[in-house]
Amino acid sequence: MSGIEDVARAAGVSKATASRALTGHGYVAAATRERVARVAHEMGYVPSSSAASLATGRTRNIGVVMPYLNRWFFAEVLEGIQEVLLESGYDLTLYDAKPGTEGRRRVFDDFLARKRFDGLIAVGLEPDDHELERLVAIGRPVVSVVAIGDNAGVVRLDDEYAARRATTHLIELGHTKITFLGGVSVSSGPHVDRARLSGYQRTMTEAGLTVTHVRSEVSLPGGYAAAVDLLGDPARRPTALLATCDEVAIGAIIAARRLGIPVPSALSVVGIDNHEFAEMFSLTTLEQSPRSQGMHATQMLLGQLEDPTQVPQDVSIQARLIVRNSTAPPPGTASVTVGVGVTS
Amino acid sequence: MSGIEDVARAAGVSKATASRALTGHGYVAAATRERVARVAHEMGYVPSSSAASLATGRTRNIGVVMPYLNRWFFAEVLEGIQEVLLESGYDLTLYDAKPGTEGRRRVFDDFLARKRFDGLIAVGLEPDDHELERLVAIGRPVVSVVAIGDNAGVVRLDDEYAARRATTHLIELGHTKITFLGGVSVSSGPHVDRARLSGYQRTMTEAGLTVTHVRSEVSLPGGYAAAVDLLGDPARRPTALLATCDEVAIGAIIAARRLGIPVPSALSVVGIDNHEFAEMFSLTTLEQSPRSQGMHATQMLLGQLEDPTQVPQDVSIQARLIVRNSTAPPPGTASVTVGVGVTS
DNA sequence: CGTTCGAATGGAACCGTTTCCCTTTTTCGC
DNA sequence: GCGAAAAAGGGAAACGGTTCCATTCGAACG
Repeated sequence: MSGIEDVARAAGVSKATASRALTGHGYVAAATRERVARVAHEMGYVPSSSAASLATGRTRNIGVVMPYLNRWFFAEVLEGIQEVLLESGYDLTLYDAKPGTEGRRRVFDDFLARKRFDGLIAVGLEPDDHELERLVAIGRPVVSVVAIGDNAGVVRLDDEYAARRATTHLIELGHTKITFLGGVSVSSGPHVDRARLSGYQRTMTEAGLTVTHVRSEVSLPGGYAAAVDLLGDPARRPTALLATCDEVAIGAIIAARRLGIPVPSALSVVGIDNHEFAEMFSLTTLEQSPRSQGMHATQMLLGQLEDPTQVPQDVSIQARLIVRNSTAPPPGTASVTVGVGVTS
Repeated sequence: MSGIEDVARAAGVSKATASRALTGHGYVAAATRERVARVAHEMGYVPSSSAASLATGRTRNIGVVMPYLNRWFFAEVLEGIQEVLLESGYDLTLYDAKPGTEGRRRVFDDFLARKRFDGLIAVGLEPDDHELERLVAIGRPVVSVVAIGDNAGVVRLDDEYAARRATTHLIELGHTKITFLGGVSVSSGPHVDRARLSGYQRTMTEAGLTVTHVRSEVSLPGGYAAAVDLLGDPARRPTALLATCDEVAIGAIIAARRLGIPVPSALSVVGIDNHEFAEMFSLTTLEQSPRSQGMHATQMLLGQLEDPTQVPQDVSIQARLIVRNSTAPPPGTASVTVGVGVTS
C-alpha cells in the first residue's frame, strides 16, 4: 500500500505539497497539481480515511438512526438519503434502534458516542429524555425526518393537513359516516398517528359529523383484521374509511373484498402515503414521498456541515391528493362523476 | 475532549499502560486495569476510532453492499446483519449499488476502494467482471448472501431444492397442469430465478409432466398482471401455479380473486419466501428466512476476521415447506384431506 | 530600484492511538 | 536464597495524513 509520501517522492515534491495538490487546499502551481494527480492515479493511491479523519477531525461519513429497516416508509427514506450521500461522496453508517430493545440502548450509549460521523439523521425516532440527552451530547449536527423533541432541523409530512385533506375529500363526495382506522401505536411513531387522528377529528367536527375511531395495528395484516371486525357488523359499518396509512387501507380493501363489500361503490377507502402497492389496489391516497423527505433532510444536513452558521430549518411537506378508484359517492347518492386523476 | 493521555495522567500511569488497560492487550495488574477503567469512565472518555484505526489498521466496521433496500428480502437480510453486528460492537456502513446506475460505478470504483471496513458483505449482487475484480482488489474478506461469482464465502437458499420441493408438493396433491410463474429478470437477481425455474422443470420432467413457463416481472404487481393474463384464458389455465417468489404468488392470488377463481378449490398457488404477507393470504410457501441468512453470513465474516486462516465456507439452506390454505387437490379429485401445518 | 505582497514549496509538528522494546519488579522452582 | 522467567509498566516510534510556519522567488507598486 502506497502512502502519500510515496506519491510525493514519485512526483518530486514534498508531502505537504502533495497533500495540498490532492485536497485542493492552499497554493499549488497548476502544473504541479496536475502532475501529482497523475502520479497518484498511476500508483493507484487511495488516501487512508482514518489518517485523514484523525488529522482533520472530519469523517466524511453520516450516521443514520432508524427504528425499522423493513418498513416501506423507512426503507424509502433511507434510499433517498443514500442517493444524496452517494453523490456527495459521503459514506453512510446505519444504526438500528428498535424501540425497547437492548440494542437500542447500546446504540445510544455506545455506538453513537463514538462519533464516527460528521452529522446524524434520525428517522422516525421518538427519543425519550435520556436518548435525547445523549443525542445532543454528541455535539454533532442532527437533522430528523419525522418527529424529534428538540430544536434540530426537521423534515416531515404535515400529518394533520393530510388527514384533513383526506377527510374533506370524503365529505365532498357526500359521505357522512366516515370511520378513522388506525392506531395509537408504533409504525412511524405515535406522534404521526395522533396528528392524523386529530386532523380527521377536527374536520369531522367542523362539518358537524360524528367521529368514529377504530383502533388497528399499523400494518397491512392489522388493517385487515380491524376491518374484518368493523365491516362484519352491518350496524357499525360506515360508508367510508380513512386509514392512518396505506398499508392499513389496503388491508381494509382486502377485507372488504373478502366480505363481498364492493369498493368503492359500497365502501370508499382512502389512505395516506402513496405506498408502492397503492396503485395496484387503485387506492385514493395522500402522497407523502418519503424518498424526497430523506433527500431533503440530507441536503439540509450537508448544508449545515459546510456552513455551521446556517440555522437548522424545519420543513413541512404538504401531501398531494391522488384520486384513484377506491373512493366514490356513498351508495344511494345521485351519481356524481368523479374523474380519476390527481388534484392538489 | 479528553484523550487517553488525560486518562493516563489522572490514573497516574503512562499512556502505554492506559492503552493496555483499556484494550485488554498485554500485561496489566488487575488493580491498575480497574483504576484506569474507572477513571476513564468518570471522565467520559471515548477513544477516537480514527486514531485507533490508524494505529491498528482495523476499523471495527463492516461494509454491506446491496442493490435494493426497499425490497422485503434485502431489508430482512440487512436487519439480520445489523443485529449480529450490533451485538459484536461493529458499525455497519451501507452501500447502495443499483444495477446499471452511475452510483453503482462510484461505489465500486471510489467508495469501496477507501476500505473503511474490515470486511464486506455482498447481498444479492451479481457483479460483472470489472466489479468482481474491484472486489478482490480491496483485499478484505468478502462474504456474500446469494450469488457472487467467485470463491468467497456464500450463504444462500438452495433455490433448486426449494422449487423441486414446491413442485413435488403440487404433484402429490394430484396436479398435472402446473405452470411456473416468474421471470428471468431482476429481484434477487437472475441466478435465483434460473435455479428455481430449473428445479421446477426437472421435477416436472421426471414426473413425465409438461412444463409451462409464464414470464412475469418479479414483484407483486408483476405477478398480478401476468396472472390476469394467464388465468383470463380458460384454455391456458392450469390447476396450479408455482411462483418464483411470494410477491408474485400473492399477486396471482389477488388476480384470481378478482377473476372469480376460488383459491385453492379451483386453483392452487405456491410461492417461495414466506414473505411477511404470506400468512395473511394463507399462502403455502417455502420459507427462506432471509434474516437468518444475514445473521449467518455476518457470523461467518466475523469468524474469518478473528481467525484469518479460517477458510470461507459455503452454506446452503434448505427451505422448509409451510402448508397453508392456498393449495389443495385439483378440482374433480376424490377429496383428500390436507392438514394445515408445517412439514419439512 | 527598494519594498511589499502573493504564490509556491518544504520542514516539522500534530491528530490520538497502539505497540515495540527496554527496564524494573515480582513470582516461582529448585 | 538464587536464578530464571513472567509480570508490570514506561519511553518513544510508528500509523498516514493535514496544516502551521518559514523560506524563497517573482511581480507589482510607489
